[in-house]
Amino acid sequence: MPELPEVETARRSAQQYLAGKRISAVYAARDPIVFDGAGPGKINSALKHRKILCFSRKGKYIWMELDSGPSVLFHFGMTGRFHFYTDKAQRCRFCKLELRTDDGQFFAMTNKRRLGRIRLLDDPLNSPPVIRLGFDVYSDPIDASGIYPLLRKRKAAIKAVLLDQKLFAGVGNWIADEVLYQAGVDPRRLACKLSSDDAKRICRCLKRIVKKAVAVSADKKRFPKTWLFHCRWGKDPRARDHYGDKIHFTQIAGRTTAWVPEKQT
DNA sequence: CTCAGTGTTCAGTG
DNA sequence: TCACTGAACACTGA
Repeated sequence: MPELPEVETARRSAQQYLAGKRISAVYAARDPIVFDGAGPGKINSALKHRKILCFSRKGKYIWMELDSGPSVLFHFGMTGRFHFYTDKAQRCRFCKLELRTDDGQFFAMTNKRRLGRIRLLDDPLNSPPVIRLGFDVYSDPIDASGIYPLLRKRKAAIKAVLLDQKLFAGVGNWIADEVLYQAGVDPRRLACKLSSDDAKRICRCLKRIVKKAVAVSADKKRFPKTWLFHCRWGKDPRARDHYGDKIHFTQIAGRTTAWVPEKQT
């Protein structure tokens, strides 16, 4: 579920379903990992009877603002999701937090692999971890004149730098690969060695890819046919891109990296 | 049974 | 202190 387009899509759904409603009941799982130490009681009393104002986002974090008390900060990890339903029987075994609103609807955050987090924070935007994030690659203006000097300072592979949330908040593994594929840049190249023209193409592709993915509500089937995205899964040694060029798989910054040497130099 | 995985953090290194 | 790397985290599904 978890790169910016999917997170933004989840935020919009939550905003649409929940803004302005009052919380009538709360279920919080006993899960000290996902709740970062907080027990169900604390979550319950912070949420019950509160009115939901809005859902905000920066990078891959979403927070729910209430009419009083702390906000609820969500991070999906690799497997977090939001669900909306009208029948309490739909609560699943991976449900971490479920809210019932005054109109009888349910909202839940699930997290299969427990790498997600839910925390109460008074001012998420101005506290860690959100305050440590760099540009939001969807909402903040990005251009090469701002990015190029930052890349010049980084000695790591450009793929690793694209994944750095302190710089490019919201970029995840497939977006980083897609950007470098479309920009024609070898993912192993050191950021400090890129030309300003490379930086321009990277910025342009990054904006275009994120904008498009959000515009189609992160629905993978609606991503353009030409994107590497459709061909990069499974590490199949015979994998080829839309145009028939061979896809190579390598490990950069500890992450599987798919790229096409034919097009990326 | 083994292992990769759309993410983040932290220990260790230089 | 900074920048960077790799392992750990947790657990499903291939």
